[in-house]
Amino acid sequence: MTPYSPAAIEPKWQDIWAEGQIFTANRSADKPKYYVLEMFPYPSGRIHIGHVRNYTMGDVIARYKLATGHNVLHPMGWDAFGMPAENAAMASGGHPKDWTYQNIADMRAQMKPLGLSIDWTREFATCDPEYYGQQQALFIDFLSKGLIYRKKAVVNWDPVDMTVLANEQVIDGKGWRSGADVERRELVQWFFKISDYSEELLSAIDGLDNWPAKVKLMQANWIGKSRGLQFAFDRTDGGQIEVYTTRPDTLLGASFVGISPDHPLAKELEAKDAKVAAFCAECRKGGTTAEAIEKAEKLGLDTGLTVKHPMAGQPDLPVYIANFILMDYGTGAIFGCPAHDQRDFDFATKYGLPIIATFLPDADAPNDLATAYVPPKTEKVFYTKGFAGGAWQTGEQAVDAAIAHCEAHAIGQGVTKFRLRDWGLSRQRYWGCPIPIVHCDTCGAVPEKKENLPIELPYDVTFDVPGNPLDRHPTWRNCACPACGAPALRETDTMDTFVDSSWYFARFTAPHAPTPTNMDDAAYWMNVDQYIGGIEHAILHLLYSRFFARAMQITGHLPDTAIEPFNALFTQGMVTHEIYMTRDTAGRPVYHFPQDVKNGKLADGTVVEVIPSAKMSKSKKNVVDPDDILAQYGADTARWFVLSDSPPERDVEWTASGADATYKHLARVYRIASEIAAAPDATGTGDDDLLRAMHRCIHDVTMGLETFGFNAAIAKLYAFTNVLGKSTATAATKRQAALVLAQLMSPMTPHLAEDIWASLGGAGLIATAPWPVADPAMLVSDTVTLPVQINGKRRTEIVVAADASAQTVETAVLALDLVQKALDGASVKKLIVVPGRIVNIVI
RNA sequence: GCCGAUGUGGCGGAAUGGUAGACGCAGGGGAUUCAAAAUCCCCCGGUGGUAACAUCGUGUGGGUUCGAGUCCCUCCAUCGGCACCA
Repeated sequence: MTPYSPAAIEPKWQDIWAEGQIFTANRSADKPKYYVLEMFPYPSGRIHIGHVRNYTMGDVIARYKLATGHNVLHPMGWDAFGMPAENAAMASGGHPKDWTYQNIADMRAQMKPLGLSIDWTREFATCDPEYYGQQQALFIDFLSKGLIYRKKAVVNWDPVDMTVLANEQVIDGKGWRSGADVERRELVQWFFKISDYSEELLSAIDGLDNWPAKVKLMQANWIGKSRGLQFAFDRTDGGQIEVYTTRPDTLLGASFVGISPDHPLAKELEAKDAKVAAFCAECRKGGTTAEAIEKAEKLGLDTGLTVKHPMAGQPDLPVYIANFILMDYGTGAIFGCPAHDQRDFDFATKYGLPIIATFLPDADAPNDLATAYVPPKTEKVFYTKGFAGGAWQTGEQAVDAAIAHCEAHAIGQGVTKFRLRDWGLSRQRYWGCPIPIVHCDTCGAVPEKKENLPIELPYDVTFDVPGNPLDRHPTWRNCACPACGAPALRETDTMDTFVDSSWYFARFTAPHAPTPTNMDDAAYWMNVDQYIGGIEHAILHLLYSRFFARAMQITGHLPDTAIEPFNALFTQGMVTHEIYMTRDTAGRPVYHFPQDVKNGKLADGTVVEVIPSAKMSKSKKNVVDPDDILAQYGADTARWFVLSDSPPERDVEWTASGADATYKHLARVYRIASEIAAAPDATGTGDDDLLRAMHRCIHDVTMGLETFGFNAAIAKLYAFTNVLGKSTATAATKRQAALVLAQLMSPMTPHLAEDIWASLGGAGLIATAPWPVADPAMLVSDTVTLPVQINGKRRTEIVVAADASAQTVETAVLALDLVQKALDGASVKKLIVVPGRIVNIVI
């Protein structure tokens, strides 16, 4: 008997699968299609164990669906544009393209030994001109349908490096390379009109039945629908300031008007007042993220202007420029009600503005607030300065009443606004999809002709100076205007990499089509039946993809059945690991790789401090290299381990002892199967028990795979293996059970399963063998053991016929000595018999 | 602060409102062996008891129910996510 040797069997079966092309997807009318997709990786250069878990989950689904008679599409590609390639080029002098394609080759070489059932014929990288050329075609089509437009928007500007910075390149408000204070600067940029679809993207969330509720909630909050009042304050010196508020019921508590430093009025004042200009410049320091703006100290400047309160008899209000007001949301101007908004309260306290409550918890509550009073809008409060509706009403009712009042008195209009902003896609970087636009002195910004696509990135660029190499390329920009033919200049901005990942799932249905998609293929394969990835993509990637599917439908690139591209979404947890730490002589932490720690000690005997399991990170050195794991244990062990122990949506802790135990278990299965294969035909006992356990296992594992209960399915397989290992059944029955065990394991441990299948004489490949079906008759037994409770506490159990009537069970239970003793002559108040489940006697 | 999730043995976790702790890890005992590795068998929530068994036990305190880890409410803790969003 040969021992279990993954190094021998895994490559062997991978070669056989590849030769048989069994994972190559072709359209077929005979079978239902099933499209399973894992979020494609960024080619950083090394796969990590988190990738292994992600792809293994997808692979289990793909293999299970293949075995259950589906025509499966399971592709893989590379999200290959992005900053790390440019950073690497800057750091080491290489080229982003070479770096990226080398990384792809390395990672593909790491992934192939995992034995994933991927159709590699569909592989592409988003940096392939064939892919991004079609993306440029999409851009042109979107532009023609008004789905893309240009406007000014702020970017992070590094004044020393003279370059645009991404948010992640801004560290504590400073440029990551130069260390200079980052400024906000306006550039003209391209935008997707995703905000036109706010209502649609929000309401369609309801139909996403197989998405995690958490993700749906996060998307809904991100889109952020609100109802409020829009109206204009009249300036006492003429002109108006338009404001939007979600709390019009607090209008009588207004004590100032605030405008954004980017508000047109602020810019007007800036031009003629040095003090305002200096203040606005101060406000523009720091990054563009909401977080950076939030963390900045709240600053205000009294403009000296005043506005009239729209309600009669109210005092005029001062106008402040304030750094916490965003030009992007609402109208870029607010009225401040310090009594009912903590931020306004802080501002009013700082600048000595009045604090006027409009409602209180009850009629005789004190009216001097020490902090803003902000109850939930659903709470009923007492309005001391209400102007619509009753004195006692909820915030919601008061808001509705206030809007109705203001509309009736021509003060303003009720409007619905969304938090969702348009998606800026311009990036001032080299390693991305060029925006196919030509700038002509006479014709303006003109889309490139489709026959000129792809507009390829030039290879001859350098990264020795900051900024976008496309800007300083000697010839690449020069071209003819697509409209008039005159000499013109190409746009040098490239697209946000989220664009690349917003339609790759559609491209997989026809990866080499001469158009973005092939409608026949898209109609056949879309939607993605099961999408699997990390929770970190819950908002942006998934929302952008939902928008793209709609835009592609409008431009004729997807059927209207595909506007929600992901039928089911699963967000898997991370793989974590303990952290091993010692301290150097200065007391600073020093981290150690898991392979350098044995029994809590380093090789030199130093005891390490063990920090509880956390997300793997290179700096904490709590990482395991999939290459090492595969070399030590093989792919099947890695696959089995990352699925066992923890539910897939939760984090799983990688432990060396767990991996050892997994390997031992697989070796045991292999040994048991080998013994069965080698055993002569012989009679035995307990066939029925083994077959019943087998059918029970088929049922349980199938249920587990259907519901992402991988860890539970694996537990059932352990239990069945124990039964099989101890069984004394006839050789033929054991053989049958071992074949089924191999099948049930095959989605998780495909190589081991194939090998067992072959040694036991299974027909063909296990990968394509039909999934076993549990016989319902074998799932029920003749007798059943019922727990007997007295007053809800389990006291004993009783064995009765499975089909015994409630009456029979009652009689049997009441006859029990223990029950009679407990009764002690008293009468039974109530007797509950749940057939097949439990008996409860209430005394 | 708001929103969301989670809380079960030494550990990871299991449990359509129906015997809490499946399965695995760690631990203990035994078999096999000259010995070890590997393998196999048994035990393994707390307390009391030789045992049978009793009793307590799913973050806290209540509630619904014949019956609650599961449903409802309060609080606590941990972990995520988010916002100067007007």
